[in-house]
Amino acid sequence: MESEKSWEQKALVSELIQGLEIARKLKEDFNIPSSIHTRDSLLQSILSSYNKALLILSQNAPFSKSETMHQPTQTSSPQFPSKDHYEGALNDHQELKQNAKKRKKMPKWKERVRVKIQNGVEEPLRDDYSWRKYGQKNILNAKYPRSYYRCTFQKSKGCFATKQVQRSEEDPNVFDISYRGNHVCSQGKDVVLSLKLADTEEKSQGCDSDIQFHHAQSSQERVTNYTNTLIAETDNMTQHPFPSFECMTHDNHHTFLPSFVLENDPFCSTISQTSFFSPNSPESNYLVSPSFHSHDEFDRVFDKPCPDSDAVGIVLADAPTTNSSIFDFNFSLDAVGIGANCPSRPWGFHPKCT
DNA sequence: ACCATTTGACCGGC
DNA sequence: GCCGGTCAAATGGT
Repeated sequence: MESEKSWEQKALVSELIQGLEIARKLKEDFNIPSSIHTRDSLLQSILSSYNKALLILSQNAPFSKSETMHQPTQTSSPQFPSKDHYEGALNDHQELKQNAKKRKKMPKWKERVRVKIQNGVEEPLRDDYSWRKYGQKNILNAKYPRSYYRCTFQKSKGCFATKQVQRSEEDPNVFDISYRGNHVCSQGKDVVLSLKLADTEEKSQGCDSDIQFHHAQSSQERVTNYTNTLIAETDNMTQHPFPSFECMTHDNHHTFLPSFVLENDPFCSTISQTSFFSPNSPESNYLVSPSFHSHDEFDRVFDKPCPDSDAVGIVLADAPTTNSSIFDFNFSLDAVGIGANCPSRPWGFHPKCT
């Protein structure tokens, strides 16, 4: 019967087992002298595993047998029995219908990405996932067509993440990207840091799950979100050992935010990018990305020399700024509990409510 | 040959 | 019937 389990179920079980194993390791860890650092990284791994498990559950619940039988495009996978195995199973057309419904239920969020222009040539839009274009449409009253992409591993790994890309009419150098569904294909991810954002208020205010991000093209970080859980995933911290955030508003004011780095810790890395409300102008929404611009700022915040890096982040203000255009993000690492521990709830910033 | 993109056709929701 | 989203055959690149 094991072979009849869906890919998602297997992934779910795998995540739960992983969480369990790390929890055991953590328990053993308490018997031997080790750094709080190590323990914290183990804790983060557990949180990550359970986060992912919940994510899988939420996308596929309820886990009924019929549900797993009707997994589209996976019937050809060796993990699945052939169609003939199920007499009276849905036909292809019904499968497609099922598919469309499933897709609609997937979490959805948006990003705005500014293209880099080097030597007069636009750099292609890139993130860390492999996408395959499957369509392009001219949209009514829109200047630019909309392109449709799906995960390259849709068939091989049953990853149903999709995205739509459309050039912004206001600024042709900006692309609006709508993502739907989280990746279950685990493309190139080694490190996961989970941040549970304050959620009670947003929920009571009818906040939906949309969070907007700016994704620095050169970075290897990516952010996925599900409801109010923000998961920042970092592939290779050696490339961004000590990023800080540069924030720039529409009126070109700058400020720098520290991100949170635990050195030599493969599990607990950095908050790479997210969107914030300015405490001074809560109606504004800002998008930040990693930046290495201000070495002085870095030195001050981290009390250590800032390593060189050519990574440059761009920050877009998503909403018109008000009188106070500069953020008041003068929190210290101590204040947010950084330093000894990788924070699971380090700040009071909230995802954008739309 | 294989894989990605293009593009007209098709389908479902409104 | 219109429109957005997806499919799938045709095409192109390696």
